[in-house]
Amino acid sequence: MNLATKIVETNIRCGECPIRHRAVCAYCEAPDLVKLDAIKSYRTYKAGETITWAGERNDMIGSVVSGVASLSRTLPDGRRQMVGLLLPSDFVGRPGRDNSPYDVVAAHEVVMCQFRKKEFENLVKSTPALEHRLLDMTLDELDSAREWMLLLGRKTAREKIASLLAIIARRNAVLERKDVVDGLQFAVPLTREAMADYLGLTIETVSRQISALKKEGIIDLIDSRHVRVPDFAILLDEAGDDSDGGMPY
Amino acid sequence: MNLATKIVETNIRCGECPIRHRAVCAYCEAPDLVKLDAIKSYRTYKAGETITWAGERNDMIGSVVSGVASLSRTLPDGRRQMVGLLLPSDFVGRPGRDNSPYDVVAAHEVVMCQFRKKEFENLVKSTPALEHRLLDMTLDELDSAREWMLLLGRKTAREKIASLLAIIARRNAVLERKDVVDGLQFAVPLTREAMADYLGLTIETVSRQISALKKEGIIDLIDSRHVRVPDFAILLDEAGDDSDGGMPY
DNA sequence: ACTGTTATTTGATCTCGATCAAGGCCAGAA
DNA sequence: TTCTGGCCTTGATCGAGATCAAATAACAGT
Repeated sequence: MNLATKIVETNIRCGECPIRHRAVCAYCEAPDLVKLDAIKSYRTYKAGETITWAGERNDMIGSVVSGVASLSRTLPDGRRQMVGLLLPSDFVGRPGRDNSPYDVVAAHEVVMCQFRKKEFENLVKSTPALEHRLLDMTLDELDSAREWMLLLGRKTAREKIASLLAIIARRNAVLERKDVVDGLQFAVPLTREAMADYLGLTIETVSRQISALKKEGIIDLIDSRHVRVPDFAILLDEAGDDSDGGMPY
Repeated sequence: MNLATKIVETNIRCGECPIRHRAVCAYCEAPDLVKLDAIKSYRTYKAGETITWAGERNDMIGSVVSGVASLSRTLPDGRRQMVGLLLPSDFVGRPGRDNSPYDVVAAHEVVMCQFRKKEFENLVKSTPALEHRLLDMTLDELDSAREWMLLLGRKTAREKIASLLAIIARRNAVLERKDVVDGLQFAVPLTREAMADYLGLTIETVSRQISALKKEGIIDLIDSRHVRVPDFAILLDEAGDDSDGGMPY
């Protein structure tokens, strides 16, 4: 059984959490699940609300149930770089660390399932399988971060936009249990500013490149937040690589 | 006892490995160390030699004992981005994954301490503390990758160079158990090309920015691979942030 | 020392994306 | 409806870094 299968199966079994709650659900099978259930709680954050400030002590750990959040770092003079995009099923938190150097901000209304870190870590101590799962998820995140380094360091603006759209399309399809088919329409749950911060560009360049892709018929813009892709192969080609592999986001 | 202390202490106790052999030495204390010792082997790679090809099946796991290696990704058209710099003590490998999407190349002659992955993973299964340690190291790598995303996405060429020099200086100092003091001289174990691949620049820009820093007296160039920094505060200022925290590389 | 090779520096020019600036579009409030 | 403020788009211009080109330095093998 490969990993993807495992996630889906375990998600299906997790009755209480709405959907795709990887960090937890992957261990629905674990004997200590009952304890995990006992210490979890849900919390909703409004769009734009900061979930965690960089440097601030943070004693929650959890995962995204619905909505979109971003993880970002800021230079003293205000330049910002998003370093992670948190979509439903993504784990949030740093087991074993007291604070985070990242701002976590809700890009859309976000529902998080949270645990008090202390209790979660106690549970981890007594559940080796849970730690194994955390390691596996962290390795996925590391792969994503490195894929993103390639994008930031070496791709053109056009390729960056195409890559981002491809990633969002793929993630959306997984969440809705559809295939990524030609003609699929999906929401881009980010403002132009958030896209710029993610891609290491300015909002003007983001806007111009999206316009260009539209003019060339590579994407249809339903409105500024909804895209339809007539032919995914072409979009992937514009992304500059065949990186279908390995990316959880 | 904090983590840094622990690493040093355990390194000291690890008699057989030359130095700073984190992945192993952090568990010199573990009851199964004997088994770990039994399955490890050393191997030397010449400068320029490829240790692992991207995509290739790889059944070794280990850590760098001496030398420098790089982890990089390449686009189909040849554009390359380094996504990790592996210095002595760094762990190399992807527990639980069969292949790696990265090229691992020796930048200088590298000595690696290696384990057959299968045996290593069996050991991990029976040693929860080892898995805990792996998680901790992976989280460090993730922080490094994200720090690097900020550099790639938002820093100027000059800031990138200054950041890289600061990172190398800091790592060098740690390895030699010195403080990072003004006037410290150190080797830059990378060609201009490797620096360019790491920073998302061209070799010409790297060379020009280094020349500029030299002309302005921010660094002294002993030769193209050896640098002296008269005043670290100034160099760090040029790096654009006060990121002394959190970066293992 | 000589020779061929590769790494580095420096110069000249070009280009992509940033910056500066203006205008359009849409939702919510008065 | 009109006003207002937040996004988004588009245009004009600028500049940091890429690209093209050549000279110099380091270095290994003979």
